[in-house]
Amino acid sequence: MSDPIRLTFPDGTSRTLPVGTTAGDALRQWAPERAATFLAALVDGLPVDLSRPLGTEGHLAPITFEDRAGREILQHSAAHLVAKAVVESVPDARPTVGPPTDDGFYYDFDVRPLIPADLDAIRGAIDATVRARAIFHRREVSREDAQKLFAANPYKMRYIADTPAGETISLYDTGTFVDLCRGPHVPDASWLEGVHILGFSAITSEKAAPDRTLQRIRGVGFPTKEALKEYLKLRSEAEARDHRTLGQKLELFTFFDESPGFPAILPNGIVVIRELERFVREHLDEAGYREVRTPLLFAQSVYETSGHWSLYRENMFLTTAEDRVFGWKPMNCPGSMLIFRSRARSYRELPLRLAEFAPIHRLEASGTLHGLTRVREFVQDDAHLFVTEDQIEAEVRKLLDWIARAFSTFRLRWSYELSKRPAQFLGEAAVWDRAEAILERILRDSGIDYKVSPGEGAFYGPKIDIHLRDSLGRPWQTGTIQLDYQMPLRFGLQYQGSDGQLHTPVVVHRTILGSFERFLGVLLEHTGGRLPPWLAPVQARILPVTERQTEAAEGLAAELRKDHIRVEVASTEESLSKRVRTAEVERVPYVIVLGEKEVTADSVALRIRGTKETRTLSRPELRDHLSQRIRSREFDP
RNA sequence: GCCGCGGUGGCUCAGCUGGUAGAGCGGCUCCUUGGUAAGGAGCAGGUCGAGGGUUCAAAUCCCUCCCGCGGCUCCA
Repeated sequence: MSDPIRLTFPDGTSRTLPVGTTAGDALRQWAPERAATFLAALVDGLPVDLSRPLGTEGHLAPITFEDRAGREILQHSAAHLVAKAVVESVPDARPTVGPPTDDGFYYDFDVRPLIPADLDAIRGAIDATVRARAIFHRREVSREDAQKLFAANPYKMRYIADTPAGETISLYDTGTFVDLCRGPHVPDASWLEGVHILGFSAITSEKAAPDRTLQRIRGVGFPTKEALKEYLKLRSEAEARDHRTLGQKLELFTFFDESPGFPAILPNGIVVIRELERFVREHLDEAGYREVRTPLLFAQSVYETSGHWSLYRENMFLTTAEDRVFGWKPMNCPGSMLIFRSRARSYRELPLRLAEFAPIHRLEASGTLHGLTRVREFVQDDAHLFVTEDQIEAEVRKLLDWIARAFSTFRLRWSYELSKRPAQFLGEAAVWDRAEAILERILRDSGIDYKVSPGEGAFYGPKIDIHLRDSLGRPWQTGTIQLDYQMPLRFGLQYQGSDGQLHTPVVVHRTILGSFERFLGVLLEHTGGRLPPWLAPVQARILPVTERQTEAAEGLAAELRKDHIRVEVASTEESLSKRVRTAEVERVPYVIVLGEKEVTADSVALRIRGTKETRTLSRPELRDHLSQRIRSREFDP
């Protein structure tokens, strides 16, 4: 037995143990009752396998599935399991990389295109490995040995070559399968009972394989079958909230095969969009915006000026008339630029805020279309702010405030992303740097948590993007604030300053909700179709118990309509229960039952969406309650 | 656009080792006037995405195209 070492644990206690004790053994002695939840260890902050022998004194802490690091370790181990299964069940499969992701993992293979039958075989192989409780065994090898071992796999060879000279190269054996890996891993495959393959698809990876498509298998991993079951249940519930399904059920919108990507908004959908527009316009009026409408089509020369012709043309619908090429506008900015330029401008007019809700068209790649969240024709709550350099900051701050207030109204959770200069950009890098610095400073000063995305900016300027997630967690960009020094210059925009000189304004392109279509899609998933009363196509439905109350119901409906409440009277042809059920299925926020009792007492029985109880109210109480909830845009009925 | 998968009455789906279509919901009609998530009966409705091919025979097998779905790439 070697000399003892002293280990300190997270609770501040310490123990003296022989050198060579594994991290797992040390942690088990420290907290035996919780040992079953430990899947790896942190030694002085670095993650290691439980089987790693400890050599020096230091801090030792457990990693469990509850920790982010633990989840990643388990997902990554699950990826190894999949790779082992693929190598065993699909001929000539060469594993490339298999990292954990935010909500699971994937592993990419250079292999023939997979078919569903392959997945059955792969699942079988996974089960066998789990049942065998295969150990994840780490060993360290020399660069030469690693190269010898992976000589047939150019991808692994590249990773070996990319490993810095001084760094240890480690391998993990799982049964007979060997993978190049830094680790750590879960101790053995019994941890991977809850591994589930979600699907496979071809991917193009510029980095790994520029000349061919790889096959990606995606999955999720949980430490137990029960946890996986719970996840799959949540996932199927999320699928039921798919806005495409809800849009059809609730008759909000539809698509025609003859117009792929061009939504047709049905009467119910128009009601919602009109309310959203009203919501935005109320703010525009308060915040000093002027609304404009510019042409849908512009001649090619306009796009040459704006830069779209060289950098955005492949996304544009083009048409020819009178021997001239016209483009359907993919953005509203060129029109706003032309309006600004249409007469001489004074600094006294700035900030000039021009809003525009016009349909725009983008030729999105066919494979990317997705219900309302990715379409080829849509309307943004768009605006262009023509400002002086000094006014930028105040305007951007106001926008950030408004975004937070607007999204809170919908009880949405959102995130910020600062997108910087793309590979293809207009203007000079130095101007970009300055614009990026301004946005970054405002974000930081506002205490906003944001992610930086290099290369994701618009071709004319950097931007702050707002992202929402759909029911399956896929992110969608909605609001955006873009700082543009280029287009004003290219369009030759000028205003006369107080100094009598001509100056070029800066333009802030911005949307709040983004596009009404995408916003509606995300909102439907967020609410499961239970839109807040102010947005609901039908806000209240009156159910006369028998035909004898129909007249009274019509009278009440007429009263409510005076308060601009969208109300219907249901026919008595169906049973009351059936009509209550239908109203619930159609997500009607307020159901008002009117029977003999209520008519006699001049009252109503109100049933609120999502609840089973009813409340008896007088008619004036009902009117007040409904108008108040709706007018104040309460989220819940 | 790329890879894989799919397309059967308005909707959800069965039929698909070839023998030329079926259910539930919805719709319509009739009966029932019912107190808070489906009252009962009957009827109508489909050139099985489109075109071509194989076959005595195609929803079913093959090819092309269109549309959709999941990923990839890309963006409100």
